[in-house]
Amino acid sequence: MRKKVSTVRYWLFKSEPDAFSISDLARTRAVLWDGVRNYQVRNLLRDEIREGDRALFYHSSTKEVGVVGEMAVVGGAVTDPLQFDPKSQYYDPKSTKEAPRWLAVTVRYVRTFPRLVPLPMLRSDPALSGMQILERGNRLSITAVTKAQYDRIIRLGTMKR
DNA sequence: GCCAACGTTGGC
DNA sequence: GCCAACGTTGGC
Repeated sequence: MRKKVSTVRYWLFKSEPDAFSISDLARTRAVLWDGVRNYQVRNLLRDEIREGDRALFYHSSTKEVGVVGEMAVVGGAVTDPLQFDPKSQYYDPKSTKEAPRWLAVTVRYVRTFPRLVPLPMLRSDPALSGMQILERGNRLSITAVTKAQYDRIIRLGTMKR
């Protein structure tokens, strides 16, 4: 029997800290990353993001915008239960249990950086040029990151500067 | 709170 | 299937 080859991939997950911050994540063991309501991102959850992948945690729409830490994907895509909850802001009346529209993966806290890596620092770092989140008009809440970009951001978040 | 940029909806 | 109108995102 042939051993299944599985490559770790790297991602950047955005969240508004007022809704869910890395401190909130740090208080839990693992959490379902729910509320994704964009088809491109849904397709990433369905087709690309796997257990064992790594992800940067990014705080958006807040005073200090930037990458704040690291987490791990510990569970593959499942049906996002919030789409069936009429009281949830993520309720989708057009989704059905027979053909659910929206998915979610489970993530686990890895660490909070000693220093937030601010968006302007990402923009000005030549090693990070071309990163998807920095592209004009990008609005996806999950974007791909190369291993080199990932490692560079870990370094920026942990090195003295 | 402004607004650019993008996504979604629905009439035709 | 086009596209105008509307909604949302997210930096500033």
